[in-house]
Amino acid sequence: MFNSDNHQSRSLVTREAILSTALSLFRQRGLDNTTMRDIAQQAGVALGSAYYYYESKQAILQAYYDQVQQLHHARVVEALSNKDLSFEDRLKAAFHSKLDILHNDRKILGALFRYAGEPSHPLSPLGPATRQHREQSMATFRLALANENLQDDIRAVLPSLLWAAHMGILLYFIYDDSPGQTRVRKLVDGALSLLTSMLFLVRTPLFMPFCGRFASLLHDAGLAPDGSAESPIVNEELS
Amino acid sequence: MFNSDNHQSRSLVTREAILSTALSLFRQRGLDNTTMRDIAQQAGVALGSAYYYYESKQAILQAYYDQVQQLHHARVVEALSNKDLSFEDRLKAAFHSKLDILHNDRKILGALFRYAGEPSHPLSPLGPATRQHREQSMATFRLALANENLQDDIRAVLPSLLWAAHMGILLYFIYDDSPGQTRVRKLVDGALSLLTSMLFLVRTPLFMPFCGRFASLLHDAGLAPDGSAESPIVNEELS
DNA sequence: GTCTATACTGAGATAGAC
DNA sequence: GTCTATCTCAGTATAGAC
Repeated sequence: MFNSDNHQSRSLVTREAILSTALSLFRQRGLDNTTMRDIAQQAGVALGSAYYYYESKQAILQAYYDQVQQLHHARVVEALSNKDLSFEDRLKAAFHSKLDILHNDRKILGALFRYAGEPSHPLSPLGPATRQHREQSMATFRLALANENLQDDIRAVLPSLLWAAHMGILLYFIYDDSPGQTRVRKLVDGALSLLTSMLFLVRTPLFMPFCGRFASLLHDAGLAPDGSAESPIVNEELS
Repeated sequence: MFNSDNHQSRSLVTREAILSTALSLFRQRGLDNTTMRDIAQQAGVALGSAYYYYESKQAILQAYYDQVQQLHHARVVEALSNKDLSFEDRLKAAFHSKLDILHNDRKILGALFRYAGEPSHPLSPLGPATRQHREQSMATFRLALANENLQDDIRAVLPSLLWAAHMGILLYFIYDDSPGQTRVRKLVDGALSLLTSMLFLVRTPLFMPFCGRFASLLHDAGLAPDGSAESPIVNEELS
């Protein structure tokens, strides 16, 4: 807080230089063919500096993904400023804008999943250390639900489900070799069209008992959002 | 085929020794605290020999998982030999037996997901190189469906869905810190109970149109099983 | 607090001799 | 098939300049 703007901006510039250089190299040569030394050299800093700002190569990727998330949020806000969109189109905007942002970075994206199976790793995309990120991302999806006439229980559970679906879509995206990744796009459209057209079912007498069971299943599993959960599947260590 | 049994068994013994030594060390010290040098030394071979049999540390894990899959298949066959089980109980047997086998190896299991985001990696659990493994695993789940009165379209699509669900359950399992991992067990029971009690819905007039749409969604995405798919999401390179 | 230069360690993976 | 020697590279350590 007492740092002068100069100090802040000086280090921000270096930080940014390292990040953008790294991403540029990752895109050119691929992730594994880019060493931290390459990054430092190309960015015109010493190796130690690179590690001063980013504790690991993975951490650089994480920083990239933070940027993506911020950008995603902004894009969704912008898209939703059109108040004439249907619910389905709002959801589609949320999903497609993410893919738009990432469309050239499928290779880079893949590395985000590297620690998905290691709960205690600070970069595990499902672990306690990245809880904030998940919640920010869910908040972005929640924007698309606002002002929509939904039952409370559905509204409560949809952000988590959409977030999970979006992770699945990202995985599919990484594996999608169709030209221009048109296949994911179709999958997104089809799935969201199906989802929104099925939503009325939850008020149906035939269906309602299953909704309750589904909700309590999520609840007991700790997969439901805050407040309703017994405890999150992995306890948060820090606030 | 022309190798004598001695040749075959000699190298099989070494191979096995490396594998079992590695797993034992992984369980004791954890995966990252076990080096290939540790494994080689403990197994009484040189580092180069270890790499002769397993091209990487990950490959050792993959070999372990192959064993798990074989064992899983055997256990499921055994469990299903009881012809009085309900459909729900047969599915539960398929899921729980997998967790039984893996119950002490949650840490080891996590590493299987390490290349989930890298399609071209030979050990990507979703990539073309491991297609055989997925199909074997689906075949195991298919055992639980046999003799069950199901619509053809459901029967065709369930193995893929069950396989995907089982991958999700394994992920949950890795993150489940409840004592004895009772939480996954409850999740499996709840989810399969819900699933089987909902299956009748697919014959319901309200529901049927959505089934068709869902099927063609999977089909177009290349996620449907053989024959119906336009092409698999990632083309197989070899037969 | 920001950054450089340089050296060192550990470990995954490979080459090539035998 | 098996070994030893070697390579590469991520990451650490340190000592110091500003």
